[in-house]
Amino acid sequence: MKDSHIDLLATLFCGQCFGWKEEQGVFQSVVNGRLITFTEDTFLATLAGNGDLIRYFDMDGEYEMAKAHLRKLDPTMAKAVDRFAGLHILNQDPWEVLVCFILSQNNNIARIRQMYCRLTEAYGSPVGAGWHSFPTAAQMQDVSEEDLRRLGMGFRAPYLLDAIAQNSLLEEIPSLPFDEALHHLMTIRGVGPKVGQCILLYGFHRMEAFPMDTWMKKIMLRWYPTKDSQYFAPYAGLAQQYLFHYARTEAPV
DNA sequence: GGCCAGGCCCCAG
DNA sequence: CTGGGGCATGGC
Repeated sequence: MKDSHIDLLATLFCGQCFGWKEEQGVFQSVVNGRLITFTEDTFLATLAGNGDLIRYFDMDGEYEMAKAHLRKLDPTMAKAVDRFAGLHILNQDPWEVLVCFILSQNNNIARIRQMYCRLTEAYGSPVGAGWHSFPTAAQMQDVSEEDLRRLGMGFRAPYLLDAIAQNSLLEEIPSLPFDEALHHLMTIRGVGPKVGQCILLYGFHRMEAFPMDTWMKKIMLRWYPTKDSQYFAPYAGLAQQYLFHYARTEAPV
């Protein structure tokens, strides 16, 4: 492992994923079909021998090099980096990310988490202790728009249906250049530039991605009025994550 | 009890 | 292509 330091609270609750729970220091979720349970103290032992978890938590990411680069850019970036130095960008299942960020539009994080949970309980597989895996596209193959509306998916229900129908499109993404990959994703209904870049960043680890939500627009206007994502290259995605989390938890934008 | 939420679709200019 | 209204739902 290149980087055994990770800020679990920041990483798991910064809005890049929606399936984790933390109660009294115990973290739980389902990763790659199995229930994972650990505390700050048992985290590294939990990873030992589990290559898929090491990858999921991005423990081999080049964070020291990236952070050194970003810190040098400007004082705002330096502060954001240092405040959340252990923030990792997870390597999540692209399908799960696609669904989550379709759900995210005009929505709040608390409710996205609730909708995520309902999907697992309705269509996922039981994995013990009352937990369910996130449903695969195959497991959702036969759901109807009305099923999804009954689950509280609202106007996003037809978007989810299109994502289910077109899920195999995800397989082509890794081999495509960034812009082509983004436009390919945007052929799915309910996937625009922001959701598409979230999928590329959180599902495919494309560091060029720079999701511009309402928070990031305010941040850019306030601190980087003449800049765009290129300013943070080649770590735009990570910079976005630091700034987003920093603005939401620390500094009034 | 309104307000608003990690936007996108759709339709008018 | 740019701008603005509408959108289901529930936490606050």
